[in-house]
Amino acid sequence: MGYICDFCGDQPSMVYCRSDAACLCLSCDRNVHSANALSKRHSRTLLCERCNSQPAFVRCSEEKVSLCQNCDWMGHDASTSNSMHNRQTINCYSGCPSSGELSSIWSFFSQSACEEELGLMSISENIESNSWGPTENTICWNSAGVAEVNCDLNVDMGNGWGGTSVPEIRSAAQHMDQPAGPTDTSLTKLFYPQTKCPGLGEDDLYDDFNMDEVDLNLENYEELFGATLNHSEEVLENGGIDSLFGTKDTRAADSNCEPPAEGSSVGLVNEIQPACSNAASADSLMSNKTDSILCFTARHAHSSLSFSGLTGESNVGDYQDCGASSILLMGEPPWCPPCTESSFPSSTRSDAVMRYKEKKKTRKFEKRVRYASRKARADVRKRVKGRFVKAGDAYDYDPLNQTRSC
DNA sequence: TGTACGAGAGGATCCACACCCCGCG
DNA sequence: ACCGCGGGGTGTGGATCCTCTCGTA
Repeated sequence: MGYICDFCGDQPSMVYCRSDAACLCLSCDRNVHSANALSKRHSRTLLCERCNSQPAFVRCSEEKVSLCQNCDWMGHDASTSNSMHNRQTINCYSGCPSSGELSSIWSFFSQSACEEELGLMSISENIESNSWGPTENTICWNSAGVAEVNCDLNVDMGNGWGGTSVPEIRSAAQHMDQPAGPTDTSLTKLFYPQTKCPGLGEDDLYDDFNMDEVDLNLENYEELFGATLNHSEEVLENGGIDSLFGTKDTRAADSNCEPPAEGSSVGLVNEIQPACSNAASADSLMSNKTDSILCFTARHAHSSLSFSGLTGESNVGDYQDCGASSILLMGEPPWCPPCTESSFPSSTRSDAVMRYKEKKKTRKFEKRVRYASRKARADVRKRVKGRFVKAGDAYDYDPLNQTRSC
């Protein structure tokens, strides 16, 4: 990875795709990620302009550079004058956004620059990928807090899980009384968690929101929320799963969760930075549940400060690279109808807990199979007590026949 | 209240070998 | 610069073992 696009090897790389672990120019990014529905789901972000190897997560207004967590931490150390630099979080995106949408996602990113980059695409590519043309693009905020462009699942929205459809489109910023990522109202089809992403049916909503994802990052949610409860007398009744639901109690609990030192949000960023930085790269974050928990905690604390209104700089996309669902940073998750604590029936809550536990029980940890051919071989390989045996040796388990030779 | 024990959950490990990757000629 | 070859390392799933947590006596 480096300065040149990993795909074309020609143009300078601009964005980083974690799923592909690749640095791509905008043209190739668009090209590669329009290939199929799965690739469209890859979340990408700008490439750190300092190390050119890690996804950027903040934009330094003073230096006009995009920085990854490590470079930001190194360059804006609290001990230096740079620590006061005004920094803006960089949002991830998925799908195939147009130049205008990219500039909306990244306000500092001029549309002309995007167009210039995207203009490198061939005409045929443009035709081929016409489906994600600007007129059809939609942007959804998925569970990872990623701006998801052009959700092309044409499934009836149906009734959202656990609530009614929200008739109006509210921005996260409105909801949180603070800037929250791309709040450009020019995006006429901008969907936030409070709203339903078109194409998500009940199950889709439930599954796609993905309790699993939350759980992947919050391996022991009871412990986590238990700790929250210990810190907050206000959430004695509803702290646990309600924290997950992100009702106002969450904020009350959040504000009590590892209260950061008073100061600007930048200071707080620095305060919490070690949690993320120590987790090394974002990739390691993604693969390290423990680190993700740390990172989530940091983000959670950060969001609590945002709610307190101490700063208007931070937004929902903060630290989204850490992998924890930013829904937890939002006031309300997409599946939760707007309601107050008191109006949230305890039975519904317990039902939610039950569903969560049930799903957790049946969940398989997502394991990415890198080589299908190897999996295919492993699937048919004979075993003895679960261990592979040499070809021709006696076996006690044959996946093909479900038989035992001895 | 503190201790001991059992049950259950979940992570780590092992195995063979096709194949990926990289260095070398 | 390109191609082919060879060798080392990797990844794959099920069973089992081990550790840890939780509930109960």
